[in-house]
Amino acid sequence: MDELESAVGVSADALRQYIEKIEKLEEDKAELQEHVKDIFGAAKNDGFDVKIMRKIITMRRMKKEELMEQQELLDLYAKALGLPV
Amino acid sequence: MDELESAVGVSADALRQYIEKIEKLEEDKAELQEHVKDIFGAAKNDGFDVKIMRKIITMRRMKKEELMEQQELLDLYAKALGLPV
Amino acid sequence: MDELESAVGVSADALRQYIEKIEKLEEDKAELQEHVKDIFGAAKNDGFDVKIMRKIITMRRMKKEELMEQQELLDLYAKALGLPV
Amino acid sequence: MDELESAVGVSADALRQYIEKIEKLEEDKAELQEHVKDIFGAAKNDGFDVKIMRKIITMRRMKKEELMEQQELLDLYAKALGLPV
DNA sequence: TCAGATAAAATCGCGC
DNA sequence: GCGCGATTTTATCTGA
Repeated sequence: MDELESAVGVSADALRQYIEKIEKLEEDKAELQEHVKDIFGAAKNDGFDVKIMRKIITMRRMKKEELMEQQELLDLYAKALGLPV
Repeated sequence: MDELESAVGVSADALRQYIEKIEKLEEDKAELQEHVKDIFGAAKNDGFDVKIMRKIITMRRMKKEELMEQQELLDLYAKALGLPV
Repeated sequence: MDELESAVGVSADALRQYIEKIEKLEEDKAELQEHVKDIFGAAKNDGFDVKIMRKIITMRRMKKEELMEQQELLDLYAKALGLPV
Repeated sequence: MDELESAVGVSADALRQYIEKIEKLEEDKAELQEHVKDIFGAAKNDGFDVKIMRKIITMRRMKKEELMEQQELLDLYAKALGLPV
């Protein structure tokens, strides 16, 4: 194999590895999502309203994000004022 | 605590547990997604075209899904014909 | 009517027109969907299995999409290599 | 071609026709959807907020459905009372 | 940083 | 009425 082919081979191999890693992670994500679905199903069986549960989760996430943003803002101010964080 | 309150408490507790489990899984998913992003970044640093990589991944996924659909269709045919699956 | 009101009026009118156009299109879509439903009903009356029909349609659409994806990928490769498309 | 094959052929042909009709309608729906997208794009270019427009359209549709339900209810009452509709 | 594309989540509708 | 599929809406990400 000449140098060019070798280089291409290496390159293709590196690409393949990147792609396979990503595909593996996507599979893992899909598994977790399955699990989420299962839990919603179990909750539904217990009589809970899935739609409402989703609303609650969304609200909690937004609240959390808000808090994080506030904290970042505070940190920014503190830094600008030369205060210890 | 009277019976009603107790019942509500139990119910609320069960709901909380479902929600916390789901939130945990969502966090795990977000972590995996971060990892995916990192890998794309590394690949890009190695000179690969992210857009092309995404397209390749999409195509591979679609091919896989198509095979699964074919299998499901065959199963439906078999079932419709009363054949053992 | 002063200039502001006039401007708002124009704006509101433009918005209304956009919305009405979209609503009209949505109605048309709903009609087509009704028609689709009717055809499935007729096919069922002729003894065909609706579930299988849906699966066939899904598979055919996926095949088509896969071909399109392949073409797009080739275009991306060509572009990356500086080839005329 | 013997009778069975002939019958199957006819059946397959009928199926194909049903499926092609449906696929045609789905394409038409997709076209309309494209048009909807274009209109949203134009509205956006005019400075309107697409997300809000969607909310408005949803609200109007719900209102319309409510009115229709009310009307149906009134018709039902009238019928139950032997009143002319 | 914004538009445009892509992917994910939520909602809706249908057949069983 | 439930599960599955399709559709629609929301969020993320990339390239200009």
